[in-house]
Amino acid sequence: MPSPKRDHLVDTAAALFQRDGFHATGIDTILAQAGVAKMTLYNHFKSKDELIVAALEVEGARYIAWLRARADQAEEPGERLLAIFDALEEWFETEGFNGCVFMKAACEYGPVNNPVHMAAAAQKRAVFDYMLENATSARLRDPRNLAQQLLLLHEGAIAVAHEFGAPIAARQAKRAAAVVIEDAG
Amino acid sequence: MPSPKRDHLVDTAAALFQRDGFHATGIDTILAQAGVAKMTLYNHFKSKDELIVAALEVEGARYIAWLRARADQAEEPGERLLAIFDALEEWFETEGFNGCVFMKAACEYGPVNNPVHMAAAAQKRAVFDYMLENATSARLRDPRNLAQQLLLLHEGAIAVAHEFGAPIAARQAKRAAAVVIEDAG
DNA sequence: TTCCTGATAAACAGGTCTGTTTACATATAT
DNA sequence: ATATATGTAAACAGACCTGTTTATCAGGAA
Repeated sequence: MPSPKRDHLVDTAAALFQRDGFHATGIDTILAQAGVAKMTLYNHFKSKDELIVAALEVEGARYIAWLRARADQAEEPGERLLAIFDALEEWFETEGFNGCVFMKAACEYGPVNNPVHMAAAAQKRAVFDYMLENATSARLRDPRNLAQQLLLLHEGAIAVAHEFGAPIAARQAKRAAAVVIEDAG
Repeated sequence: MPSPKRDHLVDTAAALFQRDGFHATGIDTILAQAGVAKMTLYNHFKSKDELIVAALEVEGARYIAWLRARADQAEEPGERLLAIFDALEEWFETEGFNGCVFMKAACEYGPVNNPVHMAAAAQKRAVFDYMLENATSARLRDPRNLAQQLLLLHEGAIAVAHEFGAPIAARQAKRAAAVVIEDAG
């Protein structure tokens, strides 16, 4: 059932999970921050894990929309593939960049059949789909393989940028992406 | 102070952190598994976080030693750079592969100035150093930049392999690595 | 012997966590 | 006006968490 309280709860949860991680963020903290009663949470969700999944779905949609908005400014699909990494750089440069909530979810909920892990993987698959879409439009060789390699660079850039606090990882990923795209041209 | 009990405790902790993550692994679980008394832990370490750092250091040394052992089988430094990704594939294929404990550490302890995060980053830097070493020996153009790009592929392969349960990520990373190495040749 | 070190066992303290229960409030739609 | 749905407040249960305290034990060295 949709509800403004529910939406606000999910948004607040997504922000706190993003910042502090999942195990480290207690329900009471989320409720206090959102200004929502505990029973409201448990009326809308069976458990904390269900709230986490909902937060990942909302945040996943938001990320993809943001990525498309940035990358689609480029006209040519080949250019869009590169523009993805410009968007990443912008993200890494933002004050308080703290890593990727989906990667954190996959890490904290290791088993691949865990619902939280699967929700995180679904978001990464959406990124892959966007890459495949453009690799195909650009009529590049073996677009599936290319998209997979670009996804590796996407994930690698996020991981390295966070591990070392090094936003420059985005630029290096872009350079590597240019090379593998050229190789498929 | 070194001690067999201490070593066993650290080894046990490393294995459990690797499997279940850090917040999800309680001290009591580690102690029960190791067959060690709680006071022994707190005689050797001030806190759980200190144990985590020690476990990451030990596991980090083990990973680098394993990686070198695999990759150094290749004669040419250029071949070694590629052999890294064969080693990754071997790792991803092992039963019960569950992601990278250092990536998990960086994710669970987000702030880059957190001691646990820093211990994880130190291990990644050691991987970078090994790549730089070989990129330099191979007399490739801009070895520093190349090593950073290879590290991106290394991290990306680990992330994707875990997120999707897809060991094939190693092969794709190797192909991308071959292209960027060729480009620097 | 006596002393010291390292380890053990078990209880305990004080927090925090998820999730439940219960009683009450508000608003809308029939 | 009244039933239904939605939300609130606060206490509670029960588990789990890190870390401390206390008493005890075994072995080697002075």
